[in-house]
Amino acid sequence: MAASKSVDPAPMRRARSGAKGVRITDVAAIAGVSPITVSRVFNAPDTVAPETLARVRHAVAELGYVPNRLAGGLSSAKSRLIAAIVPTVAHSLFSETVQVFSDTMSRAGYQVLLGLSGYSDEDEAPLLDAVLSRRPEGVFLTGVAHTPTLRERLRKIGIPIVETWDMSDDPIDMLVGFSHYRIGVMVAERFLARGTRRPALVSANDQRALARRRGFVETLAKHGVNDVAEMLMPPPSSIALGKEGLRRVLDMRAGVDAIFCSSDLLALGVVSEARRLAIDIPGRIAVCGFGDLEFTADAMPALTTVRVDRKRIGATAARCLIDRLGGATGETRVDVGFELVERETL
Amino acid sequence: MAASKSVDPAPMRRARSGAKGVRITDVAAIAGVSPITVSRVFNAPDTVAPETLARVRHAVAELGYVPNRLAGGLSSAKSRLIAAIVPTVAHSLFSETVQVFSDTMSRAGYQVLLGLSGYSDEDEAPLLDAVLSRRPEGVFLTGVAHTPTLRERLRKIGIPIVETWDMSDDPIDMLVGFSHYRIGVMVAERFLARGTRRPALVSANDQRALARRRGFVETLAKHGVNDVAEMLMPPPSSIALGKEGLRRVLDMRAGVDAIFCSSDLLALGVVSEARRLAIDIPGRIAVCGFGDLEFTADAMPALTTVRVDRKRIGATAARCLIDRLGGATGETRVDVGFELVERETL
DNA sequence: CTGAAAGCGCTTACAG
DNA sequence: CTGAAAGCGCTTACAG
Repeated sequence: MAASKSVDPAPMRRARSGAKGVRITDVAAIAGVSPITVSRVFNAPDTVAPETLARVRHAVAELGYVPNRLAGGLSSAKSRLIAAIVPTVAHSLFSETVQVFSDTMSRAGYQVLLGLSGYSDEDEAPLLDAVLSRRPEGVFLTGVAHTPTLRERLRKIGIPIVETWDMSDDPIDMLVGFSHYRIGVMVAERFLARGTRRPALVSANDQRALARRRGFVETLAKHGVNDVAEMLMPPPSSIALGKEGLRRVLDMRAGVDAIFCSSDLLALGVVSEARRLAIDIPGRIAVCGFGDLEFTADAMPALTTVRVDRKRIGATAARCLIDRLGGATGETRVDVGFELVERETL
Repeated sequence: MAASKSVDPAPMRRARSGAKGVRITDVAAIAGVSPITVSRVFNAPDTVAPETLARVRHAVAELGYVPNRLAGGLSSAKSRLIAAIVPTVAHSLFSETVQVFSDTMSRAGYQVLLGLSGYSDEDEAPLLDAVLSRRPEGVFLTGVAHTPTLRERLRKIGIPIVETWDMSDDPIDMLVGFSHYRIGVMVAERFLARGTRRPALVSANDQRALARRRGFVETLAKHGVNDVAEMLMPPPSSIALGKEGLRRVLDMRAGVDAIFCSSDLLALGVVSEARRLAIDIPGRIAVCGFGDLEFTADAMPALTTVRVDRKRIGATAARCLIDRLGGATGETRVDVGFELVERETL
C-alpha cells in the first residue's frame, strides 16, 4: 500500500525552539567520551589525556562545534565578558583607549561588551541594566561622574570596576585616569606666563570639560584675571562649533588674546576661522586644545594642546581588571598624568 | 550555655558557585506571582494585567532585579546580541559606522558585541569562534574578503549576515557597501583629466586599498600610463608613513605629478612633507586621499579626497538586520556610492 | 490573564 | 584521567 506523499513537516531537531546547532553531546558521542571531557578540552586541556584530547579535537573540527557560552556562562557563573561604558567611539579620543582595552582583554580570554552612553548621565541606568543583564565579570567606566544611586549599585554587584579618564577621591573600586582640574590650572598658568590678560574659553559642557574649565577659571581669578569670555556648548564638539566659538567669543569681548578649547576639534575650528579672519595665531591669540589628536601636529603647528596617553589608559585599565580577576587584591589608583604640548612659543 | 563565637563560614547562598544575584523567583515571591509572570513583565508586558504589572515592577525596583540574559538567551535561543567584526575602532573611518550601527541596534533592543579583527584575515577564525560562542542573532562584517571556509561557515549558521564597506557579486547574505575598484577608476580619470603623466601611489596593502589600487592602475594603463611609482605598506596607516611615502616615491620616479593615497592620514603626511620640501600642492603634485575625515577640509584645503557616507552604512546595515530579524525576506544589495571631493582644482 | 512542568547546553562537585 | 547526577536562571508550550 503506497502511502500518499504527505507534506513532510520540518522535523523538530530539538524538543524546544527548533535549535540547530551542534552540542557538546554530539561531540562527545563522536569522540566516544562524556560531555564533561569535551568541556575539559576547552576549559582545562591539561587535565585530559593526550590521545583523548586529540580525539575530541578531531570531533570538534569535524562537526564545527563552537561551545555555547550562554550555557557555559550560566552554568559556571563566568561569562568571560567585560562591560565597557564609553560616551562614544566616533572620535579617536576614546576609541584608541577602547581599542587597546579590548585587545588586551581578549588576549586574556575576555570579550568586551561595549555600551555607548552618549554624553548624558541620565540614560546611563537603562544602558547599565542592558549591560549587566549579560553578567559581565568586570566593568570599565569612562569618567567618574555618576549618580550616587549608580555608584551604589555598581559597588553592590561585587565585581571589579575600573573608572577611567578622570580622578576622584572616592572611586567605586579601581581608578586609572588624570586630573582635568589640574589641566585647567596648567593651561591657565601657561597663558598667564605668556602675559595673557583677556582669556576666553570655547568648551563643551560635559563633565570633564567643565572640570578643566574650573581649574582654568579659578587659576586665572587667583591671578586677578576675572573676566573670561565663555562659550559653552553641548557635545559632540566639531570644527564647525569651534569656528562659531571664535566668532562668538570675539563678539563678547574685545582684545581676546588666548583661547582654551575643550578639544582639538574645537581648536581646529578656532584656528581655521582665525585664518579666515586674518587673525594671527599664535601671535595675536594663543590657542590651546585638548587631546593631541594625531593630525594636529601637522595640520595646526601653531596649536598648543594637552596630550594624554590614551593607549596607556586602556592597557592599564585592562591590566587592573585582569589582575583582579586573577585573584589580586588591593587598591588601585593610577594617575597617568598629562603633558602640555607646545608646538611653537605659546 | 553560651556557644563560643565560632568563625562563621560565609554561607553558600546558592547550591553551586556561590552566586549572589537576585533571581526571577525572588521577584516572583515578593510580587506574589509565578516566575512566568515576571518573565512576561519583561518580554510581553501587554499580556499581563495592569495591577499585576505594577506589583511586579515594584518588586523589581525594590530588589534591583536585572534579568539574567545568559539564562534567558539559553532558554529562548534569542541572545539579543549582534556581532560586529571590524578591523579597528581606533580610526574614525570605521568607528563612526560602528557608532551609528550600535546606536540603531540598541534602539531596536539588541546589543552589539564588537570583534576587533585587525587587518589580518588569518586571525579571523578564532575571533569568529569567540563571537559565535555568544550565539549572536546576526552578524555585521567589514569587507567581503573572507576565505571560502569562513564564508561557508557563516552561511551555514543560518542567521542574517550583512557585509559592508565593499561590493561583491557573491555576498554571503546581505550587502551594504561601495566599490573600491570604481573609486580607483574615478581618481585615475580625474588625474588624467588634469594631464597627469607620472602618477604615484602611496597605499596600505590591505584588501580594500588594493582594490582601489587596481582600479587606479588599470585605468591609467588603459590610457597609456603604465609606470606608476608605488609605495605599499602594512596598516595601520599614519601621517609618518605618508611622509616617508612621499620621500620614497620621489626617489623612485622623477617628476611625479600626482599621488593617490589610500587614506587621508597618509595624504596628510604627504602634504605635510611636501610643504617641508617646498613642493607646491596641488600645483606641482596633485594629492588625493580617502575617507574625508572631518579635519581634512580645514587642515588641508589643497587635498582632494573620497567621501563615503560612513554613518549611512552603519544605519543601513542595522536596518537590514533589524528587518530580517523581524521576519522580512528577500535580497539586500545596497550601493551607498561615494563622492570625489575636490577642495581646489585638482 | 496566569501557572506547573520540562528543558535550553553547559559545568560543578564529587567519586572512582 | 574520566564520568553520572544535579543544577545554573530563565522561557516555551501547553492547559486552564
